[in-house]
Amino acid sequence: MVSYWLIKSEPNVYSIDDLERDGSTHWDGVRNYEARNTMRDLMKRGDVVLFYHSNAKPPGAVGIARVSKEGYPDHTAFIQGKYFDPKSDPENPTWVMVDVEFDEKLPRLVSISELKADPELEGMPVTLPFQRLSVQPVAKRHFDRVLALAKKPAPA
DNA sequence: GCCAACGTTGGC
DNA sequence: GCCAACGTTGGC
Repeated sequence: MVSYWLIKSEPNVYSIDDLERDGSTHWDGVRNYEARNTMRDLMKRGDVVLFYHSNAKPPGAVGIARVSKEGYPDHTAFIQGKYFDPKSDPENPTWVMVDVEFDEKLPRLVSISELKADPELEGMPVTLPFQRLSVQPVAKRHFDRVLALAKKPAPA
């Protein structure tokens, strides 16, 4: 049973092109408990991931990846740097990451405005106001719809 | 760059 | 355990 997810990344930090170049990466630095729980408990190897560019011009869905390694401790919490968390005990890590591997880029970016405007995507979390989770579930029908949109020409 | 929302922090 | 302050998110 494959599940579908959406992960957000700022392209000036880590873009779909970076993932294509790297092949796979560990999804480190997530410091939100709900997103952590999703990665720790729900994301399974082989699950499909919609890669989303946030804080971009324009923001939107840009590619597809797959979960290649299930949740394991995020070591960046233990080393000095922007993801350091002094409260995370290496014996009992607070934070978890998964590995994702590149699958493909969408034929074109499907922007957030297009996602929000599409009636078939009503209720998709990323289109809701103030849905800021960087790792969130996607219904299969929503995922399929985004792919279908990406295969059509961009709206005028 | 603005700013609203919301999660987190920490004093009490 | 309340809650005000603070930091972050992320579209605009």
